[in-house]
Amino acid sequence: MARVPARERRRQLVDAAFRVIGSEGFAAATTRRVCAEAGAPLAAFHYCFASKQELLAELTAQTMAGLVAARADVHVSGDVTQSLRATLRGYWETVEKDPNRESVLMALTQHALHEPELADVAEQQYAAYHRTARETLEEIADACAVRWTLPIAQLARMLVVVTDGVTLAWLVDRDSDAARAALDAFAHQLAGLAVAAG
Amino acid sequence: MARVPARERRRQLVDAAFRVIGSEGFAAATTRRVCAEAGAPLAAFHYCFASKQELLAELTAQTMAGLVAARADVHVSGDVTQSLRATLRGYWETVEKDPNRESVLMALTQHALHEPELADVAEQQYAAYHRTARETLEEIADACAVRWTLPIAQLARMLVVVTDGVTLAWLVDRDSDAARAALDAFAHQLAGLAVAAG
DNA sequence: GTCTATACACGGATAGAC
DNA sequence: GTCTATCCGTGTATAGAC
Repeated sequence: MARVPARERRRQLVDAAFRVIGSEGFAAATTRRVCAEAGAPLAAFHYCFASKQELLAELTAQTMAGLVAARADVHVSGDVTQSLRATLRGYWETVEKDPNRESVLMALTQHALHEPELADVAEQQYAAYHRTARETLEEIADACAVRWTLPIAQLARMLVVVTDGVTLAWLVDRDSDAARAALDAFAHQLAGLAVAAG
Repeated sequence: MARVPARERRRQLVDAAFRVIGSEGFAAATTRRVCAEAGAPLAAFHYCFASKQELLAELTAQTMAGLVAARADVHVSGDVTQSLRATLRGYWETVEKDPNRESVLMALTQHALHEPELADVAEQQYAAYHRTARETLEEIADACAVRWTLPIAQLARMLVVVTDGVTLAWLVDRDSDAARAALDAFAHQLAGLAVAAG
């Protein structure tokens, strides 16, 4: 085995864990399996991480960051409906481009719900989603000169609910057309909650 | 240990697995842990089930049946908005009454996505949700003398997306008020897709 | 500082006693 | 027909060689 600096090993192991969970599920992500995927010796694992949980926490943070970035990418174009639609479609492209990111995050979230050590990681994850959704809605309202007729926090949650719900359904049946149709419909629906700014 | 007939043991074990997964997560549901929870000797497990997967399949089917029943409970009352709202609220009451049902199903679904043996169980689960949602929408349209302005399949998916999304968000932050507010808002939104029947 | 070899507990599953 | 005792693979983690 090539001797590799620990800093680089950490990265390799996190990436490997991502691939294993994405393709074979959470249960398959044992230390042995992850090391094999990374091309690293088994002992490298506990040399780089104090425990398996430490790797999972880092993986969660990193994967979540990617998702938040994707959801923060606002596409403003013309009116509110168009902007919401373009933004949701932009997000959806990132999902189809790398479906594993969603799959892995669902698995990690599910796991975190029952691990006190990781529970706050999951909550921070959701707080970040809501913050991002809120900013997206504010940005669109600003650009289109409208205001929202429901509390922004409530709308933000609706946006998160829709993206998560559509993603979850898609992970099960992989019906991309249905997913896009649902997103478009919701974009149209949400746009109905905006009125010209006074 | 009391000598118990196999038929009854099966039931006990499935119930025990449900409780263990609900309170401690999927990973905690080992054969030993489940047997302990059920007050059964270890060997009872493989006497009643050919494998752990067989128990998981039965647990999935059973838990899913409970959820489908809850979602199939339509509350018609006055206009479309009220009916949708009452139906979603009725569903939500069952969630809050037994949160573990949702938690367990999410875990099982997640697991099934990477187990070929159980994959079709997950798909059937979702197919059942869509069928139920469709029937709910048809029933409401019928009772309120309206028709839907989007394909019923698309609306059914939207209903599933909303219920799943709201549930998932709630499992993470347990914000019941936000969940109800989101459901009410979506009920109102969806009602806007109905017009008087011609 | 990094890897080879090993410890030890726990997982699912079973053989055979009652 | 039901349970006790055990098998053997795999899991995380580590001790010690290089």
